[in-house]
Amino acid sequence: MPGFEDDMPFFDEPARASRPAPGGIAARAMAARQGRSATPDYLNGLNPEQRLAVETTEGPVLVLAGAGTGKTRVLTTRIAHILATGRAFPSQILAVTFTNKAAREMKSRIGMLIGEGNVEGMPWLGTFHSIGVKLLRRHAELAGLRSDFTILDTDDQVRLIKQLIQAEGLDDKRWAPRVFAQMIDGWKNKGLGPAEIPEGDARAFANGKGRELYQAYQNRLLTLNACDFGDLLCHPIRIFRAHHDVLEEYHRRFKYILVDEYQDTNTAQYMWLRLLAQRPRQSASVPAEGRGGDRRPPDVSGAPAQGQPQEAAVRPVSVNICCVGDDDQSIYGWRGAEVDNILRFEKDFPGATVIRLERNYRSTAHILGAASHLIAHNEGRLGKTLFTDRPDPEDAKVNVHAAWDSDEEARAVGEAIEAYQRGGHALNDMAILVRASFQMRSFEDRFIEIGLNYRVIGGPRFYERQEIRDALAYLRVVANSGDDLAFERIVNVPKRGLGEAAIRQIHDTARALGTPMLAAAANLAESDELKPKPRAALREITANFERWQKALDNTPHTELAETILEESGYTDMWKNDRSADAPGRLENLKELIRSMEEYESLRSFLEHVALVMDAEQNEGMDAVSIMTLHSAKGLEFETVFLPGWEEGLFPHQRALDEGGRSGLEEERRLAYVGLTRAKKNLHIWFVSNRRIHGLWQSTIPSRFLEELPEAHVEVQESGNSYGGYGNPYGGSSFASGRGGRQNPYGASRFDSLGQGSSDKGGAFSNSYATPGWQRAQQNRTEATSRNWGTRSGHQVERIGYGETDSGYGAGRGSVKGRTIDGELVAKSVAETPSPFSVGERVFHQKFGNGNIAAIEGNKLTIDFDKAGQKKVLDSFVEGSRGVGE
DNA sequence: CACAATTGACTTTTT
DNA sequence: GTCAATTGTG
Repeated sequence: MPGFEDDMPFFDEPARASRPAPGGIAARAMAARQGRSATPDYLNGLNPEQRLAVETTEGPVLVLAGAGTGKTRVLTTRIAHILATGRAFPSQILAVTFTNKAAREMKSRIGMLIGEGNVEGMPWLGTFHSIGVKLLRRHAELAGLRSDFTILDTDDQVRLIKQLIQAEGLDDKRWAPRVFAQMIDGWKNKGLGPAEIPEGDARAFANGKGRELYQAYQNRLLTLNACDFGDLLCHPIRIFRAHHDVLEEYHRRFKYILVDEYQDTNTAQYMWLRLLAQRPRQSASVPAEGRGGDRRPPDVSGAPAQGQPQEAAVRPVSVNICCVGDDDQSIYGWRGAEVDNILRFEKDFPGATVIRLERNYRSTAHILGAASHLIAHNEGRLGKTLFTDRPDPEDAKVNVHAAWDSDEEARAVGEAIEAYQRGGHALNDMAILVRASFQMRSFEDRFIEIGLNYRVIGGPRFYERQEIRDALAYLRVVANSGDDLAFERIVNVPKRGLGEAAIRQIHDTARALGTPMLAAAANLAESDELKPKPRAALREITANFERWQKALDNTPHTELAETILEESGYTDMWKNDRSADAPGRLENLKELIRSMEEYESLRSFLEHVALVMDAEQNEGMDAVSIMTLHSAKGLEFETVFLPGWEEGLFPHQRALDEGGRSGLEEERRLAYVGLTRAKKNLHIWFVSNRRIHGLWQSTIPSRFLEELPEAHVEVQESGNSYGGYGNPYGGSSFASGRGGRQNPYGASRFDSLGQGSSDKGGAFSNSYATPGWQRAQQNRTEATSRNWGTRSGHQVERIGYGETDSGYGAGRGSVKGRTIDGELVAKSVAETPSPFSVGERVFHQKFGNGNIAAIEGNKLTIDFDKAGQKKVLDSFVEGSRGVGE
């Protein structure tokens, strides 16, 4: 990671005042010093507010930057400005973001502003966590760690907790490790250690042993020389508090602090920032302005130990902290973000300058109008109103569409996308933003069917995949033989005949000897405490690790990684795996090796993997993006589709149940984020029926639809422009509801469409299925329909299929029936020998060509060329002869 | 010990 | 409906 080199000296870099500063910057700094005030080109094109935000470098500044108002530009220009005017050296600037993506973006934009070549030491720019790691590596011993500590991800964390719960003799069913991991996360988000958590919280878990368990977990982490994500924030906080000399070191170092997405900070991050940004009077260092107008950075070359000349501090040092955020885009409350941090800024930092950026450069007046009107329904805002000075009468209004069910929704969106495409729009400029990821499937299915390129953003992360985590575990053990969690993960992967018993044995030995598990295993392999088989297996694997570790220093790390995966039998394991995703996994492993090339050593690679591994694939192709509203924050698209605006889904029922009013407001902010992603075209969809947890439920339109202003919205007369299927609801009822009242629409404007939406809770009303109830339901339908199912046999399927293919006018009953038919026919005709054989090439109307991977009765598992692996009934496919390849 | 059958959960997600 | 994780069986 450029700019994050750990060997970069801490304090001597800005020291050589005599050393020529990089060209452009030096020249500008010189100009600034000499009072020449020609506007530097990097300031050109900023509007007055933006310029103020850039040039108000001293003192606390809060920039309230609405969506699309040039927030990132302000941040990056501000950094460039500070550098160009010689106010600070790069290393004296700390810039914090939330995501790696944002960090990368800022880095490259700063690079562009000040010239790549000139970047001699970038600012400390990174996520809270990556900066936390950097701090912690330097001061690990103060937290009871060694500086080569490992970073556990959620998966490791959960497995560890599970062990602890079992060690306590507790039932890990009743006390789910995952739940406890979340509790710990929650505490750490608040900066609370085991001693500080509220009594109630402590009692709520593990028969009141919550606190002990938390403590045990922390102890275990120290033994393992490991940190979880929360610790990356909490340890530095604790170190800062306990060691003032360390904190002062950083006070001297960081002259300017910048924070992106301030509305998303949680309590721990807030404390972390406060510690760095607020300097107690008595320990204040020399204010730069105190040096007689000389704007050069203060000389901080003296090593900390040497000490600064302690001039009596006259006043608190101005905290040059600049936080940029938008309270209306706070959508991470559920994971500990405190909107309050931004609402409170002026109190926290007295004398703060607050700058509002309200001039929007992104969206049309209609979109802004809709978004503003919607968000105005929230209370407790700092209040901003976005405006554009480029209204265009040609702009399209925000479109609201209705669909019968999610399949029709997907179909209609698909057709709209194709229509835009025909109109010359690139797929890359379009996005579908959903509330919950399960909504993605119907779009994916549909797009595969019609051959529309799409990409899913923010799915399961690359490094979270099983094969990647396994491979990494091997590498982790090689790099650090004390990594027990990693060792345990792969001792028996691939299967080596080392089961529960053997692993417990290794555990016990490790504990008895006080060594890591790998060493214990080596020991055990030489003793006769194990049966011959596991013993041989252990001997082999420990010998392997020993050999790999020896090779670590004299083999290129990518090569070593390949060797390890080969020799351990790991790649063979997947090569022998017949399942459809095995080739993909092998491909991923190759990708992993490729990605290692960018790092100079195995160690540095592993460090980055833990924190910053996200693979963006398919970047090259033109494709529609599908993602959740959450992951869309910060992005923009020409055309945006927002499906699923129904009560219960959006706003989500659970947000309402658990968050009450504030939950609703967060959902509304999420809607606001969604609306403001669109530059030109915005289409909102809602459906009357949606399948949740396998059951069809009727739904009513989202209340957010009622909150859109009539003037900027156009309600589409149902999907009549999208193909010839019937309109299942009265299209005219859209128009009918328009009336007076405060809300320009009648309350039931969209309601009237919700055919069969009798039960008020809709899809997500509390009545919905517990797993048991649901299964009972399923059994019942199956039982009742078995009779006519056997009678009609394949006939029924074809009808069912025909309906799927040709029309959505059929009521939901038949849609339901289709599914049931699939089930029941499969069971009733199970004995009939299949006309197909494994490996045969077949054609399916919906999924195209594919090869049969497996046959069970009349159910075929087929690897489709385009659609991947699907299970279908044999009557749906035909031999692919004649259906050209 | 390995595999198949069964059970249960299931909003959002970064690091 | 789908997934993973756990339980029961060979």
